[in-house]
Order: sequence, then C-alpha cells, then structure tokens
Amino acid sequence: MSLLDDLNPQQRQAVSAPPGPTLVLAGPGSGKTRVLTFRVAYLLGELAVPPGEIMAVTFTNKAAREMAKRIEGLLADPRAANGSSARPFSLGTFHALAARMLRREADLLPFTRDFVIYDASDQEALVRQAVKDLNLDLKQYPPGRILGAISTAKNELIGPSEYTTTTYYGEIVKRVYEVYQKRLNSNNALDFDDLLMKVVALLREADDVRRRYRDRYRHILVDEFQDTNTAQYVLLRLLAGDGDPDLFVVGDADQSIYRWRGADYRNVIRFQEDYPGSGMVLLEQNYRSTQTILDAAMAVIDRHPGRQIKRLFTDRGRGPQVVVHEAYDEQDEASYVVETIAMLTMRGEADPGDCAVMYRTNAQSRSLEEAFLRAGLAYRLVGAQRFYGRREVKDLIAYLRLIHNPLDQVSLLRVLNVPPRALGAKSVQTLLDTAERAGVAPHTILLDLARDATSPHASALGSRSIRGLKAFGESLQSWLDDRERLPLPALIDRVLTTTDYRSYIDDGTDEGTDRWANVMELRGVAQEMDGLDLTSFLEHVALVSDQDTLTDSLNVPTLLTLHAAKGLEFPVVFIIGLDEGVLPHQRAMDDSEELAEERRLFYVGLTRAKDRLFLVRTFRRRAAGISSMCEPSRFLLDIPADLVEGDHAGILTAAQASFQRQTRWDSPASGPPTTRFRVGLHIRHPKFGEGIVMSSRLDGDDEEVTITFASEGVKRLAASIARLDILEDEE
DNA sequence: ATCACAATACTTTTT
DNA sequence: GTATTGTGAT
Repeated sequence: MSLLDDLNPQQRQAVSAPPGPTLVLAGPGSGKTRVLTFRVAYLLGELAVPPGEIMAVTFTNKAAREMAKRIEGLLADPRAANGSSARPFSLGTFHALAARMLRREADLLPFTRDFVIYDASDQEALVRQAVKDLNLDLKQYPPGRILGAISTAKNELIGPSEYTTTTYYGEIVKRVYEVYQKRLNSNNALDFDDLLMKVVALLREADDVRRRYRDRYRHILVDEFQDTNTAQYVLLRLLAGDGDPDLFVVGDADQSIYRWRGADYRNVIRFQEDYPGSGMVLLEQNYRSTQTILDAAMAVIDRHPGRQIKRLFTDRGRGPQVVVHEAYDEQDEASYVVETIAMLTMRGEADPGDCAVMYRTNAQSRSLEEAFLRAGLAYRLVGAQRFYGRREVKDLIAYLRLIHNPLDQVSLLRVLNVPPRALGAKSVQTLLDTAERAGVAPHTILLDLARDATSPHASALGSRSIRGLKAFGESLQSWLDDRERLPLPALIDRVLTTTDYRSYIDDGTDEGTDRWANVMELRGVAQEMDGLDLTSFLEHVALVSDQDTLTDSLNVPTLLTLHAAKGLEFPVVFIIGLDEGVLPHQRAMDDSEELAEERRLFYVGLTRAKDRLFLVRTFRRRAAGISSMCEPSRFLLDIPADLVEGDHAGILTAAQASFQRQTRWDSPASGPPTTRFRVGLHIRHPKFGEGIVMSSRLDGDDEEVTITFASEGVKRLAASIARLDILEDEE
C-alpha cells in the first residue's frame, strides 16, 4: 500500500519519475497541484530527501500555502513511507524566494538588507520623476508606457547599459531607464523585476554563492511553468545547475495568460532543449468539469489558429447545458447574475460559496457589487487594489517604509505633506535641490533641521517651510528611535498619533469612517502577524497580493478577474462581459498574438467551472462615460449551439449568422498559408518513434517542425524530408 | 505659497 | 470612480 495508489497511472508516472529534469504537461483540472504535492511528499517520504534540499515555486503565495497544507496532510497519512509530520522546505513565489535570498546575501550587493520593494504605482511615480527630470513631456511619453518598456527589458535581463534600440522612442526609453535605475539605487529600493534580475546577477557573478544554493536546492519544483519569463527561467537554470538536475516543472501552454508580463510558454521548448535527457509526462484526464463544459472549452481553444484539436475527457457525465444570457446593460447584467445566484441558492442547487463571477477588467466589478449590495447579499471581491491600493493604506505604508528605509524618496514625498503641513511644491523642490547640492539624501536635511534649525542647509529655505520641515524631521527622528524600541503595532500607533492622521482622514462622513477602518485593518494585519518585524511586514505587504489572502471560509459568492481565477475551481461559474472590446479586450484586438491570449484567458475561465456555466453578454455598455452598443464576443460564437440550453441557443445562432457576414477573425483576412503540423499533434517518425509537435513554422515552401520525441528529446525537422506520420487523436 | 474645490482626462490583466 | 491639473481664495 502506498500513497500513490490514490493516483491515476499518468499521475503516478509523474509523481514517481526518477529524479532528473521532468516536464509535466497538464490539461486543466487534471490534478497537477495534486501531482506537485504528491511529488514533494514522495521526495520527503519515499526517497528520504532532506526537506532543506527542496524548493517549490508556485505562482501565488496562496498556492504555496495550499500546497504546504496538503503536503502536511499527506505526510500525516499512515501510508506515507516516513510518517513524521511536515518539515519546512522552501516554498513560495519566485519573487518571495528572490527577496529572501537578496536579504540574506545583502552584504555582497549594492543595497542594504533594508531595501524596500516598489509596487507598480511607486514605479510609475519614479518614472514620472525621471521623465520630468529629463525635461520630457509627460503627455508625449506616458510613464505607464515607458515603464512597460523598462519592465519588458528587465524581464529579459537587459539592464539600462545593455539596452539597445534603433528608434527615437527607444532612445527616450533608454534614457529614462538609466535615470529610473539610478533613482531606485539611491532610494535603496528594488522594483518587482529587480528582485529577479538582481538574484540572477548575484548567482551569475558570485561563484561561491551559486555553489552554495546549488548544493542546497537539489530538488526544484515549478508550478504554472508556462507563465515563467526569461528572468525566472534563467534563475531556475542557475539554481538547478548543469547535468541532470531534479527539476520538475508542470505547465499547460493553453493556459498561458501572462505573455504581457514577459511570460513565454516557449520556455517549455527551451526546457527540453536545455535538458535533452528530460522526461515528459502528459496529464490528460480532467477531474473537474462536466463533459458539456469541457466541450465548450475545447471548442473555444481549438479555434486557436494552427493548433491541434485536443480531446480533454472526463467521466463526470454531461451535466447541465451551458446557459447564455444577453442582458440590456451592465446593471441588468449584474442583476441577472445576482438573481440567478439567489435562485440557485434558494432551490438548494448550489451554496452561495459555490458561485464565482469572473470578468476581464476590475472595473466590471462595480456594477456587480452594487447589485449585490442592493439585494442585500454578501460577496467576496478578489480585487487587485481592493485594499493595498487605497490612499489611506498607501499613506500609512509609506510612513512605515520611510521609517524602515529613510532613503526611500518616493515614500518621503508621498507623506511629507500628508496630512497638510504647509509644504507645497515649492518647498519640496527647494528641499530636493538643497539635498542635491549638499550631496546628501533629503531625509538627512530634515534630521539636521530637527537638531538645529539654523543648520547650514537652512539658508536656501524660506522661514515658513523651515518650520514645517523641522517639525517633520523631529517626528521622523522620534519614529526612527521608536523603531528599535517598539513592537510594530505600537510603532504604527505612534505614527498615527504624531501625525494626527485620524482627524485628517476621518471627516465624520461614511467615507471617512470607512477610510479610518481601513487604516485600522492594516494595523490589524500587523498585529495578527505577531512579532513580525518591520522588514517582514513591509515585504509581506509588497509581495502578498489580495488573492493570497482569499479566505475560503466564508460561504459567499466570489467576484474576481479571469486572471485571478487561474488555478481555482468553482461548481458554478459566471463569465460576464462577453462582448467585443471587453473580452477580447479592445487593446488586444489588433494583434493576433494578444488576441490568442484573450482566447486562452476565456478558456481558463471556462475550465474553472465544475458543474454549471453561465455566459453573459450585454447589449449596451458604458465606457468612459458614454453608453454605446456592442457586439457579442467572437469567443462566445465559438460555443456550439447544441451545448447551450434551449431558449438561449437562439442568441448564439442569430449572432453567428450575422457574424458570417462580417470578416472578423483571429488572423488577417487573407491569412498566411497554414502549417500542416500543428502544436500538440502526435506524430510518428520512422527512426525517432513517437513524439509531440512543439512548434512549426513555414520556411519557404517547406515547414520546419520542432518535435519532442519520447525517447530522443527535441529535434528540428524539415517536413519534406522527414517521413512524419500523423497519429490519430488520442481518443 | 498653500489649499480646497472644480474641471478634466483616462481606465487590461498582476507577481 | 480616480489622478492629475486648473482656478480662485486665503
């Protein structure tokens, strides 16, 4: 009797694969989390691997926690070869693990272990500063776009000095990038991308450090491998080392939805090339959804041009038909969702907590929230910025970051005049100029003023701003002293009292009360994480996103974006806003790669559903204030009408008919000649045996096919020369 | 010089 | 609904 008895043959093959590079290609709902957790348990139990040697990388911290919990459960199972309870091993996201390594090795690095992590809005503030510094027009060079370019470069491990370009715009980006990076350094700050980049640089340059980590992490597991970017992949390779490391990666190219963040599912191909001896296991059976839902999902993903028809199968039976609903406007859409959930609950067909509502953009949650509130029903929102993006929360965090790392200028500028201290733009600018001229960081000027108002720095400043700056400096000094003495919640209280933050934020209105409640909630987080120091608290705040804190104890419907839904499952799923311009999103419509990603995103949403699926579209939609008509999503039209519940199928067939007359398609109208060998196709080669097509591209009249063979690894073959037989679908 | 309030423009997805 | 910019009052 072994733990592995609970698995199907494919899963068992993956879990008990001999240590070495292994690629697990898993369809949705195929139990890949299960495979990963069993693999860890197998290493710990069966192979008696010391826990310290294992590192598991997950996509979210929530996934990490979930996995830890499950492993603990597995190891407590009497059938586990080594029935002691769970032991600690490294587990977390790339970013969290990288941050830990950087703090540990900070002595070798050009920043101190007190570095702060800048989130997207901090980054944008810094880019904004840089653009202004270079006397560029913010309108012409929107910080967000420049930041995107910088982030893309960082994900490819391209630093400011290596950044090459041939365009004028690229030249601007390069110059902003240089200033931006300099500012990060002088602020003792790292952005998200730096966490990865700096670790990679460290491991590349410091031989002894690299050796140490390689010796330490003998077994590495990666979840959602299709969403790794170049920096992450290089980091993995550095940690794993050469030869045949035990690198166990699990992914599904069809669920790759983070291309815009630099993720490259071709890492799957790279993996096979870099580790020619790697094993490959497929997980094809789906344990989650009914056949109807799977058929709908497959119909959508199979429209992906140049892709093999995939047969996901389940033994769960057909289940109820898919429901398609057309609402009049967003309010109507939201009330339809709320009413349907209420009805299902009332009939006892589902618990409120079984239901999830998914949408493309966070903004779409608003009408839903209003409808839930109107109906007096509770809900849970997994929002990107629901909590940590709020002004009052950011203010308090900025204060704490400043205390933690006074070099953090972004935070300093944020709070210097919040609450108002009569320090306007002019005073701030004079402070910065004075600091620059004296060659010191701005905060030292403040601290100097606090000690001695007549310090030499004072000359350039007006008497009124000196008073304000001095007062702020005194407060800062006292907090810095407190930092050493007081536990975190008490430190927070001190900041709130000295700044009299409450009377600033809480004006007695409902909104003000709400804001103060948020401040207290943040304090509560600090309190809960008992004994946590300031460093860990700030790191938690920076790296732990809302969905990581998603509690499943509440029995209420969940509202979340399709991206946030990745890796989750619900008995009842609503996907709303199935309209052209929303899903697919307007900004993805003129790029066929992006359009393909939108399609995969929809596919991810569909495959979250276990039993029932509701697809909702809206006839009229308000965007940026004006309401206009919109057309049904092209993805919706790909769902075969015979999977849709009677009354509603008409909506589809009518829309499909009108669609025929138009020329919207995923690829240009003329369309390039298509490849004969589509990704995922099973083939047989006379010499190499059976394999799977990883990619194929046209090469003149010929076709170059990249194939992974079960026995031979990756080969690139010319279709005209190699005698490739296409095997029938794996039915 | 600062601040409060009004007008304005913009709004993908997130570790 | 939010962040930035503009305006007039203090």
